[in-house]
Amino acid sequence: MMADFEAFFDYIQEISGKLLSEDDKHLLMAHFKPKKLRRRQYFLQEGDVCKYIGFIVKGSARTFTVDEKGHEHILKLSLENWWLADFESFYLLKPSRFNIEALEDLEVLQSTNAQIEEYLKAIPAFSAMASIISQNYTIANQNRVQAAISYTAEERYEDLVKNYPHFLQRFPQNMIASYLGLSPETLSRLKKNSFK
Amino acid sequence: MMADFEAFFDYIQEISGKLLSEDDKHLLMAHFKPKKLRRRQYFLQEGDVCKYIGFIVKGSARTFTVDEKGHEHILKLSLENWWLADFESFYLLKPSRFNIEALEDLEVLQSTNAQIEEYLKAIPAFSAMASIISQNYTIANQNRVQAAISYTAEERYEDLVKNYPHFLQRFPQNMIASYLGLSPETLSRLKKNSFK
DNA sequence: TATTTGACTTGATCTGGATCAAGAGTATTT
DNA sequence: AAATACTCTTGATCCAGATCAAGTCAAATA
Repeated sequence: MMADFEAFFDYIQEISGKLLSEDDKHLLMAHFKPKKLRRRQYFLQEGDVCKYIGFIVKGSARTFTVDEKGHEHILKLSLENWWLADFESFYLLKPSRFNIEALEDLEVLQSTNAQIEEYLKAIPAFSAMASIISQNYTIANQNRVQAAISYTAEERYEDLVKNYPHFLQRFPQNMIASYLGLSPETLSRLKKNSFK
Repeated sequence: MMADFEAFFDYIQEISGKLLSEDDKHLLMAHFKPKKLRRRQYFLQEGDVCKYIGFIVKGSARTFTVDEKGHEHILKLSLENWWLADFESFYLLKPSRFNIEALEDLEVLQSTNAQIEEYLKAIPAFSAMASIISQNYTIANQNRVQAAISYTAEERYEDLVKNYPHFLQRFPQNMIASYLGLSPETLSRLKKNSFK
């Protein structure tokens, strides 16, 4: 469990470019709770309020919706050192439209919105990290929207290969397809053709 | 010009829930520069670094890319009290892939990234506003990605009518179509059919 | 006033990617 | 080891939405 926090502390210090004091560390350990989920367990279920934000120490997860035809659509695929939450639900305390499910056995450190607010005030490295994360999020989302709107299936796949090559190792192909807004059949064919 | 700033101050105070002191206001006026653009002028051109972020006092704009076939894709439509920038370029000082063009005569208050950092440190109302804006952005982007990935053309249009009804008054239909990732013909037909 | 330009509509056709269906290979469970 | 369930592939068909083309109307410009 100590090891979990070491990775977390390293992450905060690296992203923020600031050091955590011993007091900071104790404060973080006081209110970030380790939580383990087995493969296929849910971190968040549709209809529930997303009370916790989780920092992924180990494992992977997907955030997805189910439409009225029963089709699943993956909004986000998440790995180590990513944050896990439906932010709309988390910030506004609205019931979530999303499910977040562990794709591999998952270890997270989780905390509440109220507690995060405290950390932002109390720990300079934490709030520096938060603004950088928020920037990165904004950029990544901007790119994802642009890809969705203006790229063809093939371009979206190439974009993924270029920007998130490790996704291909960690996630099954049908999940990648859904993340790209494609049927698994289309992605399969697309890969075959791109070899010529 | 004073009137511009009044609207800006009101906005900051309303969003943040905090008051601006006279000093705060003078500080803001010192480094937010009013800038006017006529219809069709560019706030940002593809290939340039987005050095300024603008707060829209009056008018409207679109953020778009041009693909290799010469087709335009609108990523964002912006109105009064919105912020205008390509954040990837603005934060990372990379040449932008986007164009930002005034759709109506446009008045913005603009500032640089370095100056914004100063404001975040110096003005509590400003930094409170920034975190709320950032939350709203994250939520809006999350929803936009989800709509792009999992909704049909018709559902995306209905979503827009529900969430941004004023867009229909302010933006021509072909711009709305592009924003939704549709051809103008498809949007036209779609509206006709939705009347029965 | 005449002319050009842009916004929108309507029709005909085309196509990228979805859907349906079947089979092969590989994990997982019993 | 057998049974069951996933994952991926390949083929055949289908369809939502794009593209191409033409025409109307209103606004901007000369």
